[in-house]
Amino acid sequence: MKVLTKKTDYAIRALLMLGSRRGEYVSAKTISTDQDIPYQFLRGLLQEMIRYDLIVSKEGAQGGFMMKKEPDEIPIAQLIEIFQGKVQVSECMFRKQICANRSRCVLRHEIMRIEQVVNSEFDKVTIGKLLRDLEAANGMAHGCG
Amino acid sequence: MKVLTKKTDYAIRALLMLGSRRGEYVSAKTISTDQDIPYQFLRGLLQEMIRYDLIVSKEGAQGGFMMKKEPDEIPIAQLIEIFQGKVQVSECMFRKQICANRSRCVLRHEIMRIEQVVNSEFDKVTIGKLLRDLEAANGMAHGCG
DNA sequence: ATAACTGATACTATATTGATATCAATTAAA
DNA sequence: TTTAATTGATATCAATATAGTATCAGTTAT
Ligand code: FES
Ligand code: FES
Repeated sequence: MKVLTKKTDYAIRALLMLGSRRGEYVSAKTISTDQDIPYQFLRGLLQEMIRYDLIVSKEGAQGGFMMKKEPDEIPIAQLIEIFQGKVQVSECMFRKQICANRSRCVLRHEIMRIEQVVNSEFDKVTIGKLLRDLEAANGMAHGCG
Repeated sequence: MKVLTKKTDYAIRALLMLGSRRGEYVSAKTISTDQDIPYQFLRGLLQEMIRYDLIVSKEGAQGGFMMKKEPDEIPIAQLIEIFQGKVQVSECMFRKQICANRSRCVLRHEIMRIEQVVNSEFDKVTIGKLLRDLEAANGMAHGCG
């Protein structure tokens, strides 16, 4: 069970990079090289994030991408939603056969509760928070792993 | 983002059925028809659950499957693990380039925390609990949805 | 003018998920 | 003892999702 797909993972890393260089335009190429993300794949992700108003772009030479939204206002829950779709447990048979399969309903009830827990956890972790964690880690200047 | 795949979903429903008819052998065909699960697909799931000692089988006419483990001792976290693999966030670049990508580490740290929260939630929900919920729901005998 | 860029989109490859098919072995019961 | 109902074990296929590539037109700093 993979919680984060490459898309979400890359998107987060790209945002962390933009977040640490606010006010300047950073090119897709720079991000791609620095974060080791396939160039064209990254381009697609960046365009998607523009559509969601997370970042802005500038075309042409010396162009690139820049944070638009406040890092603290970007929970990774949103990125998961954008790149992996809303967290859903399993489609309900509701429409097909209303409650013919009651056992399914019970399951569904429990799972929706969990879904909320999961979502609220992912909501707590914002790009801003990660950036601060990052700074702290760099400040301490010791290896990790 | 799909939390439960068909496999897990079907497995849970099959177990709920076996759990509500403990002590008797229920055939794959019966489960398949009753729960609307593709027959051969279900067979595979049942065999897998035998390997994990959740259920036992009896071959031949009047054969079928029966609960082995106590329903309260089967958290759906285990079923998710069996049918969808352990919850993992995203593979760490750790081995490739040790901490060259520190931002990834920070992310990883947060995510592993969430992973624990999620797992502990899924651990709380057992087949036994779902069975009791189910009984209660049936006892109340009113529609749901 | 040109090189460094993004916008937009089409395409390919690989992996995962979901489902089906087949045949041998076992067993209850006619 | 035959037969029908069953599981065991695999092989195969189809559909979908994920990951990655390629191309070309348009924009802009130098
Ligand atoms: S790169 Fe993963 S722990 Fe350092
Ligand atoms: S069948 Fe889904 S709510 Fe009743």
